[in-house]
Amino acid sequence: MPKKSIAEIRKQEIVEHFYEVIISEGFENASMGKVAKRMEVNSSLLIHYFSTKEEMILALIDFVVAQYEKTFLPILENTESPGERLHTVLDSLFSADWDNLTDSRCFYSIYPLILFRPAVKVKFQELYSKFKEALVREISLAMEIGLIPEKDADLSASLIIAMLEGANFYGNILDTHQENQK
Amino acid sequence: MPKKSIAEIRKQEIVEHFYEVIISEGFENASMGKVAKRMEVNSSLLIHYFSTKEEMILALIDFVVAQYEKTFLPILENTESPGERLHTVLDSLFSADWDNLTDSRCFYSIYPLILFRPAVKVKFQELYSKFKEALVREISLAMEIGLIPEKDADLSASLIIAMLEGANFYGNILDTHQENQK
Amino acid sequence: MPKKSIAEIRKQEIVEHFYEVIISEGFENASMGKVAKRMEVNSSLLIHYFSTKEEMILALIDFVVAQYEKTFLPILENTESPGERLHTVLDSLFSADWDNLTDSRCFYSIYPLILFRPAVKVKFQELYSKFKEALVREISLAMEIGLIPEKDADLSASLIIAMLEGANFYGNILDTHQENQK
Amino acid sequence: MPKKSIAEIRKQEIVEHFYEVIISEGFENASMGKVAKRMEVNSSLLIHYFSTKEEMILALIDFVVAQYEKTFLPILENTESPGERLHTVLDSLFSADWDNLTDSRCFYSIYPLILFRPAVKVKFQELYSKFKEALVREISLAMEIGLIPEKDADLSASLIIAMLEGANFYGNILDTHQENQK
DNA sequence: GATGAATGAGTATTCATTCAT
DNA sequence: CATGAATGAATACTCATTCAT
Repeated sequence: MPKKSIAEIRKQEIVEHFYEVIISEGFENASMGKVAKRMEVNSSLLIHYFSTKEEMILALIDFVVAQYEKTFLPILENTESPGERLHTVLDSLFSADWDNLTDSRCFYSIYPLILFRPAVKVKFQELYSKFKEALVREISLAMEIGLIPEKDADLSASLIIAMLEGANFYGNILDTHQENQK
Repeated sequence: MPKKSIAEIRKQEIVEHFYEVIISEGFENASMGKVAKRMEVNSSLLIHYFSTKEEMILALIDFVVAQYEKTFLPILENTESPGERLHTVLDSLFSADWDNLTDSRCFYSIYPLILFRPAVKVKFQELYSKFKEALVREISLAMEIGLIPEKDADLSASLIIAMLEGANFYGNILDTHQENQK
Repeated sequence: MPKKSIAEIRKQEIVEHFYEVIISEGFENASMGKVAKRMEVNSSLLIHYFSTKEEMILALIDFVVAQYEKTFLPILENTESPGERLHTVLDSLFSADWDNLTDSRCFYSIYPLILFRPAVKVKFQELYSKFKEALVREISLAMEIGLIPEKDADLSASLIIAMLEGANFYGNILDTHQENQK
Repeated sequence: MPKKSIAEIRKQEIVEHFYEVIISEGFENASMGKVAKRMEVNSSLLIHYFSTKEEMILALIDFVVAQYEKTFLPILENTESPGERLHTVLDSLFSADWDNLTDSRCFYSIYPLILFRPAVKVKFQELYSKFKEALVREISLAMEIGLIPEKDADLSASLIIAMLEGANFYGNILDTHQENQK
């Protein structure tokens, strides 16, 4: 197993602090200076690793995308007997802690970037394509064993994703929990 | 017909230019200075009307929310014979020009603010509650005339909204049109 | 008795509010805008009466000088029998409420202006010359009745003034009362 | 001999230029921008060293206080034979170049800050307490050798300080020299 | 007499970034 | 690898002032 270079560790650290700043101040107020202050290092160190803020943002996208992936992949890799899998998977997906406030803050702050930066859109496309493939596999399996009628598995997967994202999106609006907001 | 005061006109003008700046530069890069420059006025004039940027942002939210409302209300006020209405309405909703890029850019840039500012969340809640009420009305009507089986109209409306928002959300990711991006 | 014109009344009002702003925020932070806000009028009204801030400052000096005069003149116009007058006068002068914090804040904020603006210095010179004349009269009287030895009354008056101002000046430094400071 | 760090040198430089700006424009018109312009550096450099204007002001107070101290301490450290010391000291104190216009401008512009900022008052209290202690020592010495009658040395010192400050204060008003004023 | 629109210079401070050490 | 000096453009906002109504 290759040892992480010190640079890699530092970059990771920076991205994580960037993530935190976004959560507490919002993406539009998250500056390199604030990240540096939170890390208690000089802000030119951030430039040393990511030569521009833009690059730091892209690294953050990777981080968030990876986190998102880490959340749903395990759900899709459950080991139950085929007959109960699909049901459990969907159950888990829709009840998962997506709406965790801190994570949402960062995720939805970053989402609009796909409309401005093609590179970001591509990253999201890759993420969701992995997601869909896994779902398709699951659905196809359920069809094979006759659990659900034979239909377009691809479309079904897309609908599930849309439904899932819509539920989170709409859920954020309806949610009335007391939160530490400005 | 009451003539709009000069202040109201100016405020409207400012908000519209703010909207444009967000679309072309992203919310995080939309400064009062840039809005002023685009309007070809001095930036202190914006402060004359909205005494802080925060207030200007809230006025923008109102503007966007009103625009969104103007998009779906007409759809829900169609005059077809009851038997065909629901079908047409849903058809229109899902095929509407929600995903118009320029509008999306602003809408999704603003959406995350609900996670940081309670006042913004409230505005969105009011918007979506109107939306749902209209949908519930439509669904109930369809139930009355036996078009669809009697079920929980409220839940159905919520599901439609979630599905609709999810479709737009996911659609933005899948979309591969060529756009003027950075 | 001539009725005060509305302009005179307004000017007076403005100066008094300016005075208050200085006391609560310091001279360097006292802007026309803040005075206007405190008066709940539009700041261009201040310009209507004093066409520049400079003129408003000069009017303030007059106001403060007049107030200072109103403080010591009555003390010097006491009516006791000549034999006790000087003693009482000096007693009153040195125990007077000069060091009242609010007044001091404005007085000492304005004092340095004499070093920058000749017009201000002249106003102060007139004030102190009146003060000294009154003191000289008092001292001469005391000499005439043999209460104190015949010496240079003018010099004595000057020394008394210096001593008085020095006591206030130094007193402000020594003073350790709890005050509403920033 | 420890070499002064570059930061210390820069801070000193900044404070000195701040001092000059106050002398030429008055405290209320002394902005960071003007100080920077006079130094021919970017104003953000001042922020690099003093993170707020407030901190820069406090550093200026220290500078002025130190200068004032440097003016009177040498006077009090004269080496004449005890019999003549007190006389010489008082003579020097009252004839010293306190009223040097440029110094006065800054000193009296800063003095009112003690009425608004406790931290500034404390700095002045320390300065004057050192001053008085030195005076008390001198007076006590004169009493010991029988030069002056045995009285309350502490009170005498206070009176001398008040007299001295009063003379300067009143002297500024009387002074009619031609100066480069606005 | 008073308001509100508008300006333009100026405020302190933040920003991302460069460079020398 | 990391810091601190320095920059210059940009930030939101304040200032005194002008002008039309």
